[in-house]
Amino acid sequence: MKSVSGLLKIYERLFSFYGPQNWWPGDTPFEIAVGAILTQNTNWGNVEKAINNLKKERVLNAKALYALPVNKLASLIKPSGYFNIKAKRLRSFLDFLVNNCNGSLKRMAKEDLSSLRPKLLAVNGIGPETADSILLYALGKPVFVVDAYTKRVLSRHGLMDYKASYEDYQRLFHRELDENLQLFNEFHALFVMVGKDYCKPKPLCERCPLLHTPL
DNA sequence: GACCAGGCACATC
DNA sequence: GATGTGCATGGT
Repeated sequence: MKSVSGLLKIYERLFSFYGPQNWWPGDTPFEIAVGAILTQNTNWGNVEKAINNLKKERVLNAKALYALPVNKLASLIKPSGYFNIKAKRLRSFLDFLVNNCNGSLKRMAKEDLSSLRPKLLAVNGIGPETADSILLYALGKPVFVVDAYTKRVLSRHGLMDYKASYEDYQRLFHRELDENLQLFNEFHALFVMVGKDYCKPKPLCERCPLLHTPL
C-alpha cells in the first residue's frame, strides 16, 4: 500500500480547480526578480503599477535601474508601498547582480543552488521567500517557495504548526515531493490563488476547493 | 474607517 | 530563539 502525501492531495485539488498558472507574472528574469522584491507584504496589483512605471521610464533592466538615483527609483515604485525601503533593497540587489554576475541573471543562473542561495540571503532586503522566488521563477532552480498563504493552508489543515520556521515548511515540501521544477512552480502559484480567494486571515472555508472539490 | 496584501531588518529581552 | 515594531500604498 502506497501512502499518498497529503501535500500531493492538496496539489491535485488545487490544480483541478484552478488549472495551470504558468507563473511568474513577468516577461523577463529581471522583471521577475524586481517583482519578487516589490511584492514583499504587498498586493500584487500595486506591484504591477510600480513595474509599469519602470517600464514607461524604460529602466526595467539592470544597467538603467542601477544608474537611477535612489530617490528617483523610490518615486517610480511608490504605488507598491514601502517605497523608500524597497528602493534601497532594489539597489542592494543590483549591487550584488552587477558586482557578482556582471548584471546578468543568466550569468547568475550558472551558479549552483547550494552556493547561490546563501549569497542571495546575504543581500540586505532579500529574505528566504524573496530569495527562493528569484531562484525558482527567475533562475529555474528547484527550490520550494513558502509564503504566508502556504503557512495558513498547511497549518489549518493540520500538516504543520503555524509557528514553524520557514526552513521547517520548506523541508516538508522537499521531503515529500520529487524535485520537480514545474511542480514547485505551479504549487506555489496555486497556494497564492487559494490563499487570495479563501485562506485569508478570516478563512472562507465554505466554498474552498480544498474542502469541496473531488480528488 | 478598519482590514488586508505573494516580507524583511532591526532592537530588545 | 522568541517577540515586537517600522515600513506605506491602494483595494475592499
